Amino acid sequence: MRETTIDYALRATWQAVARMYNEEAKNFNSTMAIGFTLLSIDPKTGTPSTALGPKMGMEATSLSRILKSMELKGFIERRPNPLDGRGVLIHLTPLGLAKRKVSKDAVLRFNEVVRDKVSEEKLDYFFDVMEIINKLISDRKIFTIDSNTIK
Amino acid sequence: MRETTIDYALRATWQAVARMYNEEAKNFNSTMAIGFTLLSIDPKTGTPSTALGPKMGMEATSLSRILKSMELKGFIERRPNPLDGRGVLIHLTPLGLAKRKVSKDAVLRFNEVVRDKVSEEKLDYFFDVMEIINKLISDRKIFTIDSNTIK
DNA sequence: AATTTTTATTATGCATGCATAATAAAAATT
DNA sequence: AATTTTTATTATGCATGCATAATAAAAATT
Repeated sequence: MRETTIDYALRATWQAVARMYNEEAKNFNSTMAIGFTLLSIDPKTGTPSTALGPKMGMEATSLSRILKSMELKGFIERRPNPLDGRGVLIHLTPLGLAKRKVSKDAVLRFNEVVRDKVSEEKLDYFFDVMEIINKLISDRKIFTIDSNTIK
Repeated sequence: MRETTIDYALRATWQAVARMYNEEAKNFNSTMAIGFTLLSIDPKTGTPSTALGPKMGMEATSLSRILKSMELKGFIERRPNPLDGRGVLIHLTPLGLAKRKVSKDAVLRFNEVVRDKVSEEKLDYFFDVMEIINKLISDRKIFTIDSNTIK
């Protein structure tokens, strides 16, 4: 028997990664969430904010606040979307572009260090398991059936 | 080339799991964080709060607030530790014990559903990768060397 | 024994992820 | 064309994870 669960391992590991990235980001007046958002913005064409949520696996409402703080820091501009009066296009400022490079370096470095220690095969399996869990949840294969009967 | 990174996959998957557990927990006047904490408390002997942080991979300061809300909800009692005047022993109330059972069921169910879809071998690899990442971070093999030179 | 250092805890502020509610614009329906 | 529904966004409140600071007790040092 293993002494840990899938969720527990995921949680602890993700928490450690997040701590690490946040510590790193602090040196650049940034945060992990901002760094990941920067990476999801196309540095050339900008990105409609509608695209960011799905791309990042986040609710649009969570993004709104992060975009606001990024705007305050001068990393992005919110421009009106000429194709949709409700929408917003997110563009990087020159400062934002520089921060994006820093974030990209950090992510590449982390991935490299891990890849150095993990065989390609193991990594494939890791990605498989991640995908399977995601799919089980988004297909609502967990909880939703029982949640009424248990209460 | 894969289109995603290790950190990204971890983040998105963990976020989905967290959303799921929180949604579930809401039915029981609880939260995911509370559920995980309940599972880390020994239902018979209680648990010194010093043990909880390391066990859960969290800072003691993060736990303090969660314990406070658990106490307000009547799930736990904080009793003085007779062996250490600074410390606190966390004991479940009868209500807390009931909530613990619910959390345990939820975790077992989730793990079962995932295990149903993932071979034992894949799962072993998954745990391996989690452990390797954790170790790399706690050994400070990432960032700390470079963080001064890059700034 | 007195002093200094370490440890356990709590309080507080910041960031962020969620949900819910409000608002404005677009799309669909009548 | 007018009305209803849907969609994109923001504001706000709650929970939670962190860091930092404060406090009290224990442990280590002098």
